[in-house]
Amino acid sequence: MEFQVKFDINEKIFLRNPESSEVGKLMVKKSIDLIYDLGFEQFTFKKLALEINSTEATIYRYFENKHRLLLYILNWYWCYMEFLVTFKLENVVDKKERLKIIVHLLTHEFAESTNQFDYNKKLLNQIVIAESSKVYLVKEVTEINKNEVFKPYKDLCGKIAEVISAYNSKYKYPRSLSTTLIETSHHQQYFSVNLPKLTDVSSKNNSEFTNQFIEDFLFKILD
Amino acid sequence: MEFQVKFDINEKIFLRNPESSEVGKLMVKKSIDLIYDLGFEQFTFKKLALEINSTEATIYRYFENKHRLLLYILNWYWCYMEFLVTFKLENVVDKKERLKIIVHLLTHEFAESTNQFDYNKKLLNQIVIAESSKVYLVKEVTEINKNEVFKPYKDLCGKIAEVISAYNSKYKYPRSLSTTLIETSHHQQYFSVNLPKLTDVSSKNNSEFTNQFIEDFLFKILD
DNA sequence: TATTTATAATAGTATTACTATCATTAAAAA
DNA sequence: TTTTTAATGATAGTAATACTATTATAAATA
Repeated sequence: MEFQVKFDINEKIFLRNPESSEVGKLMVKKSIDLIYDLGFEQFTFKKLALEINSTEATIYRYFENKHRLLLYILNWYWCYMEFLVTFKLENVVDKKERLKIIVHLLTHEFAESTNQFDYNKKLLNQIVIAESSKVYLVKEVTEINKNEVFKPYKDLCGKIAEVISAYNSKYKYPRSLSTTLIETSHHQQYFSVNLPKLTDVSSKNNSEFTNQFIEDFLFKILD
Repeated sequence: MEFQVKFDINEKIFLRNPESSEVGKLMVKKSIDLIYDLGFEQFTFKKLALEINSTEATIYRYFENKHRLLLYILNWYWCYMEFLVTFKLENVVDKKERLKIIVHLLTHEFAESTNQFDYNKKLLNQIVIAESSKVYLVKEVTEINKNEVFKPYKDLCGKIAEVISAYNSKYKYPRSLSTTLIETSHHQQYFSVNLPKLTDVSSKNNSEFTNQFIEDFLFKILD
């Protein structure tokens, strides 16, 4: 069984809903490939337009700028991640097991879907690791936060915080720990590949390393 | 007693050593003010040139681009931080106390120096929190890492890792924990001010909050 | 005094990050 | 079926960015 999930992305993020047209869908899908290939700094609407055989003007009708497009992609990711967490935790009663599942989700690549219209989840994952902080580490953060564009991140954080609190109700910082889990899993994955001396990774499987590091530290904190 | 510290910054980072001339020193000092004011994305050499009554061309003789200038500033910061850690740990024998001093340093603003030629440490601190990840979260990271431009960060990480290992020699991930301390202190400070719902901060003093969160989590991991 | 070196002043280019206009086409409404 | 509308593509244009190059001048050094 294959299935696709759709999310209602906050309308403040786009000028026109990319889900409402073929070019729109294509530009989001291709932007994931292109941001992965070029990095966010080198990524431009001109290059994306070329890639989808369209024009800059068309893309500008959907997104105010490339920062908004990245925000759109990340909103989709955060929604997807919350969905995945909910899905994978279904019927799992053991509270420790629930946390382990979350850590595994945060530290491993997504399964690639066979559906050609789906986003490439492997690349999406890499974009989240390398580029996600660039959407909030900007001067205008307070201004753009007013439109609730970070709600899916906060919701994901809230959901993980609940599982943390269910495991140990006395722990005082469930939300901070939750964001730390998320951000640290990105950092450690990035560092273990690109700047390994900043980690304790030993050669091989860095997803597995990150998983172990985070699981170890999570249960030491909560037990 | 007032004193100034100088560091030998890796020569691969600049084209001409900004320490070797007055304009050079001025451009680094002013760039800290300007990056703080505008954010790294809006910061340009043109604006900096205007600020120091010089020209773009002059700045380009010192730094290849603004990314390199940021890297220079962060190298200075990492060196300074390692110096501060060394200085503050001098004669402190108690291993727990040594870790507490490090966490305090990572989570609190620097004292502002009265010397007008010094960098503004308060702003520098804010730049490190909001902009530092932008120097390594780039496509060319492997290429630029070859010139050892991240050595001061790795050294700082190594120094903290030593203190961690001295406290608990059995802990398996001293380096990863060390980078996690550093990066998490940035995140939590940034989030507690700008996106507080991603944390457990309660109104007031966010430096104190971050300090408590990190200290709590550090000793739960190591004890 | 001659020579080197750094800087300021100036000019110029390619690219980026947009905005605006208009003709064409496809879809929706009348 | 015709009319209206909405979206797109094609094209043009602008201000700002991220540079590179040239030259005159001033300061430092030999």
